[in-house]
Amino acid sequence: MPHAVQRRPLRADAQRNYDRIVSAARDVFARDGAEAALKEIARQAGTGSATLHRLFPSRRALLEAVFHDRVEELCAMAARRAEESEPGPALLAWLADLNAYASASRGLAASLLHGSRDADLLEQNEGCQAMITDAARELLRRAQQAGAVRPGVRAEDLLALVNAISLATEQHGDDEQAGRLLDIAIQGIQGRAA
Amino acid sequence: MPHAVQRRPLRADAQRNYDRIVSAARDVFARDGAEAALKEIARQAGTGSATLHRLFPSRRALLEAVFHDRVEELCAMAARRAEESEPGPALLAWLADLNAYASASRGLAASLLHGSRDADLLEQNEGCQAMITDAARELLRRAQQAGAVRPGVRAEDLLALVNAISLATEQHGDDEQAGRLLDIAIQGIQGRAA
DNA sequence: ACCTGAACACCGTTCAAGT
DNA sequence: ACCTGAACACCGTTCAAGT
Repeated sequence: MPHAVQRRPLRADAQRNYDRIVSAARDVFARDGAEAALKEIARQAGTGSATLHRLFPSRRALLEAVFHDRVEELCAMAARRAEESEPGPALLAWLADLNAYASASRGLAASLLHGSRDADLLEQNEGCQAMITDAARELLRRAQQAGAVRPGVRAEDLLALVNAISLATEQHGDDEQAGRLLDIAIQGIQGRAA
Repeated sequence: MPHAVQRRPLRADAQRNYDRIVSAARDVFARDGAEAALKEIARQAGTGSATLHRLFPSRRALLEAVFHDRVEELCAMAARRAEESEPGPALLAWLADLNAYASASRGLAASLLHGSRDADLLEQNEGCQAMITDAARELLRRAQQAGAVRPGVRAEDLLALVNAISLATEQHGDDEQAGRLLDIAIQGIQGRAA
């Protein structure tokens, strides 16, 4: 668990608020999207808005907390794909997993998987984004070694592409198109002789 | 000019406000991005905020007005590329044009080029988006006929991809990555034997 | 016809006051 | 230690009142 976040335990009531907020955030994000009102989340959680801001210093921190479990699943899935299939197919299958997840969550996880570089968010990079990038890097390394994916492609590129596709098709709401775009991306990373 | 918008002329003072708002919007969008505050634009234009909302019923309408000239340039560029080069290279060159424009405007035009399906925006579809889609469709048709691009790819996919890449790398702010992603997309649309 | 600015219902964030 | 809700400075949008 190289990326588990070290945190001293919260006082009992703080922990209760933490859980309530994450639970409310799950619902409200699902209903209103990633730009949902934080005040609404605090309201739904029955907590003061300042409590939310203390426990989660940024919108991103809250999103990380909400999607942490699913990101772990995706990492576990990466390991399983690597065991079950040859390097090339393993990567492609996992990209499909990633895309399914991204479009199922209506692009919610997009900002997580790809991430930004806002100054105050640098420390958060040890969270979901690092986990998923590591998983992608390992699958990609094997696929490139096997010649199934052309060199020059980076793990960050793969995440950015899936992220980009789900961002762009989210507003548009066209799942078929998302499929075609992923197809194009997959064709694009494969070696000429694949 | 199949897509020119028919509008009866505005009264002199209304036209003056219209121009001032577009000019202010150009500056403020460039400074603050596509989510800039409309009230700030009205302020900068020296007009009441209600005037802005009457003249431009949606944020998108204002963006269309601001970027209309550049979109026309892109369409003209498409015609020139088609004249100057063979079908395959013409399309690829134009995609590079499109990408250069998108990243130069820091993803500002993204929502324009790709568009959404919000109910109240349907009539706007006769604007920039339709112009650019027509231009892309013609270049793509020729490239596909020449076998340079595999069938199944649609004009909307190309716009969505460039849009997606510029959206995703805008937050990230990484131009090198944008280049790699466009490369992947271009590889992805080409026929196997290209 | 067109314009204005106050009014309304919201935000995100912070801070004094409480327990 | 932790929580709360009012306070602050903003939004987008609308509407009465003006010219």
